[in-house]
Parts: sequence; structure tokens; C-alpha cells
Amino acid sequence: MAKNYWLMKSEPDEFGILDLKEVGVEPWSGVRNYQARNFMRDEMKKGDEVLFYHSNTKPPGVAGLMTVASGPYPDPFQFKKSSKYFDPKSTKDNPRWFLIDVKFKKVFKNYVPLDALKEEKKLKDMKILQKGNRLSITPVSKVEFDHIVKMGS
DNA sequence: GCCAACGTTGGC
DNA sequence: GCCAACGTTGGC
Repeated sequence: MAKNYWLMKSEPDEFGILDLKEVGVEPWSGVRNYQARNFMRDEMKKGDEVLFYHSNTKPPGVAGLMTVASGPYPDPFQFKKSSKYFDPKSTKDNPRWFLIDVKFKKVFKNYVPLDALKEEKKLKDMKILQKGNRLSITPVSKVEFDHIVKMGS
């Protein structure tokens, strides 16, 4: 099966690429958006390549690479009452939220800021560059992926 | 800190 | 099933 390519956003204040480098593998918990969940549950496969995007920081941009390290499984925080990700409508028999594990691959030698992405004609169709897009997980084409890796190297 | 864009909720 | 109100995201 062919690999898929993705971009996943996180706020480095919460969890950035350096945190991932430290732990190696991390469950991508806390996604509470159905489209993003569907990507993790239905389309992301172990071995897929992922761009790690830092949002809500100065400047926002792609910080490095990771890979999908597991199949989908229920996000444990949805069952924890004390968690801000607790979802009272989710049950263990029929969990609402799924996630995958991600594995650290590398920190880009050159951080690729959002402004630089905007300047690339090849990347103009990327979801991340469309106005108003807030989706935290988006599919990326191989051409786009390879181009951004080149910019970061 | 502002605010535009978007997703979700809930009353009707 | 509509849609107003509300909450969140994320660039600036």
C-alpha cells in the first residue's frame, strides 16, 4: 500500500517537535474535530509521513518530520472525567474519538515559516494556506511534501 | 489581544 | 431541519 502524507498542527507551547524528540513516540491526543478524527481513524496508516506544523507561535511554520507509528485506537482522555478532553457522550463500547501514535523523525535544519510556504507556487493549493482553514490534520500530496522537505533541509 | 472563519449545540 | 448563539482556532 502506498504511503500517505499529512500535515499535523500543534502549539509548541503545548507540545512541540522538541517534546516529541524527547519522548520519541506520543499519542496524538485531544483532537475533538470530526474531520480530523476521520483522517486518523480511517485513512492514516502506520508508516505514513507527517509534517509537524507549529501553530500559534512566532512565526508559525513547519518544524520537522514524524511518522505514523500505530493504527487507530480510542483516545483515553475522552473517558477521564478530570481531563479537559473528557466527553460525557462517549462510551467505551462506542468511543467517539480516535487517535494514532506519532514517532519522531527529524527536526528541520531550516525551520520553514508560513510566509515561505505562501511564496511557493507549487504549494498554493495546500489546505493550510487556504483562508480560514482551521483543520488540525490535513492531507498533503507527495509533491508538496517533498518540496517542503527540500525547503527544510 | 483582536477578530474572521468555522464547527457545534440546542431551541424551535 | 433550520439557524442563532456560542466556543474555538490561529494568523496577525
